[in-house]
Amino acid sequence: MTESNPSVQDALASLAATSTVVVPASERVADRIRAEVAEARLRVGARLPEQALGEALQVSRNTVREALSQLVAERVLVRIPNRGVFVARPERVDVRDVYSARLVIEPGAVRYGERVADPAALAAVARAVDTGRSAAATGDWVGVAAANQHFHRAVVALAGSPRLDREMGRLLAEMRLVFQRMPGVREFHEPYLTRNGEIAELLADGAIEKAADELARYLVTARDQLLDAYARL
Amino acid sequence: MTESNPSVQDALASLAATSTVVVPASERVADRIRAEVAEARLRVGARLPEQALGEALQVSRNTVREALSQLVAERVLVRIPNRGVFVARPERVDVRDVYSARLVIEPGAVRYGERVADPAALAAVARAVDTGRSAAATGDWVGVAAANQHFHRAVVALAGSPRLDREMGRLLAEMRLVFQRMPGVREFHEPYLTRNGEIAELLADGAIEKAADELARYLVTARDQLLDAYARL
DNA sequence: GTGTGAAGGATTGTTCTACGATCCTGCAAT
DNA sequence: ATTGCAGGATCGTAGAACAATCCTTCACAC
Repeated sequence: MTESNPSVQDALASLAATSTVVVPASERVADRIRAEVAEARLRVGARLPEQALGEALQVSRNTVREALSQLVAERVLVRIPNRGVFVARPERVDVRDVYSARLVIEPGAVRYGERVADPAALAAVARAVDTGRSAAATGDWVGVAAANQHFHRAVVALAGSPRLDREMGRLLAEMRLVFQRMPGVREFHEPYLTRNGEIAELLADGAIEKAADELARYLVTARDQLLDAYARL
Repeated sequence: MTESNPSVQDALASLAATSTVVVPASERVADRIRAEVAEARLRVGARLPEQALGEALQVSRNTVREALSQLVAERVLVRIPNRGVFVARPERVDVRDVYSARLVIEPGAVRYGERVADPAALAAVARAVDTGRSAAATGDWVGVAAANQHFHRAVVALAGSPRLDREMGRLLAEMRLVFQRMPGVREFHEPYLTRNGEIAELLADGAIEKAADELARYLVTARDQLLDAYARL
C-alpha cells in the first residue's frame, strides 16, 4: 500500500464490513423450521422426522440433523433419544422458569441498563406501545401479540447487550409455544396494553426505579394468570 | 395397574426420574473439548480441524461437526465459513457486552430473585466466599478464580431459574477466555475477594437493595479494569 | 380379559465415502 | 512489490449403510 487516501480507506472499511452473502444450508433449514413453529404451522408436540424433512426441503439428512440440533439448543425443539425431535411442549415448570428469568432480565435491564436514557432505545419502546394500540383498535389480535413481544424486546434492548437480546429472543420464542397451548389468548394480551403504556411513560419521564418495579409486578401478574390457565387444562 | 400402594408409586416415580445413562457421542466430544478449553489446554485462537479431532477422539467427522456446532452456539468456539472453527478470541466489544449482560443479570437476580431469602441459596454464596478466602490464604490463585466464578454463579442462582443459570454459565465460560488473553490474573481476582464478602454479608442481613447496587458498582469496576488491560495489549 | 412376550417395521445414532467449493501457500511472471 | 496461477488442504454437503432402539401388532398363556 504505497499510497492511501482517505476515500480508499473508507471503501476498504466498508467492504470489510460486508458480511458473507452465502448462508449455510443447515441455517436455512433451521430458519425455515423456526418460522414454521413461530407461525404455529408446526403445532406444539409435533414430531419432525429427519428423512421426511430432508426430502421436503431437498437437503441431506446430515444437514437436517445439524439444523435440528441447533433448534434443540434454542429450546424450540426437544430431542428424545432414539425417538426423534418434537416441537417443545412447555410445562408448568417451564412457564415458571421462563418468568423467573424474565423477572430478572426485564426489570434488571431497566434498572441497570446502559441505554435507559438513550432516546433511540426509548423511542423503540414507545413505538411498540403505539403499534400495539392501533392493532387493538382494528381487532388485530395477532398484531397485538406481536407488538407485545416487540415491547418486551425493546425493554431488554435498554441494556444495550446483543447477548441479552438473543437470550430474550429465545425466551419469547418459548412464550409463543406457551400461548399455543392455551385458549383465550386474545383476552390475555389486551389488558397489558395499558400497562405497557404506563411503563413507557415512566421510562420517558426518567422514573426508572418506578418503571422497573412496576414491570416486575406486571410480570408476576402475567405469570400467575398463565399458571392459572395451565392448571385448568 | 389394578392396585397401587404408595411404595410402588414412589419406586416408579424414582425410576422415571432416572435420566438416560447413555450420553450421545457428540455430547461426549463436546464435553471433552469444552473441558480442554476451560483448562486452557486449547488456547484462545487455536484451530480445531475436524478430521484430526475425529481421529484423536476415535469418532466420525460428522459427530465432531455436531459437537463443534454446539460449542459454537455456546460461544466457546467461533466458526469461520470454509476456514474452520477456532477457540473464541473475545475482543473489546465482547468484554463490554458480557459485562452489560452480567450487569443486568447479577444485580437483577439479587433484587428480583425468588430465592434471595432461601437459606440454602444464601449458604451457597457464603460458601463460595469462604473457599475463595482459604484458597487465597494458600496462594492457590487458580482456586481463587474458581471460587470467584462459584460466587457469581451462586448469586445468579438466587433467581431460582435453571435457564438463567445456563446463560450465566455461558457468560462465565467467555470470561475464562478473556482471562486467558490478559496477564496478571492473580492480582486481578484478589481485591474482589473482600467485595465478595461484603456482598455476601449484605445478603445475609437481608439488605438486598444495597447488595444489588454494590454488586453493580463492583461489576462496573471490574469491567473498566479489564477494558483498561485490554487497551494496553 | 388382562397381562406377557415375540416378530416386524420404522426411525435414530453413527460411520464411512465421496466430491465440489473455498481458502491458504508458494512460486513464477510482470 | 504486486499480480496471477497451480497445488494442496479443509470445509460443506450429499448419500449409502448398519446396528441399536423404539413402537406396533399379534399371538399366547393365565
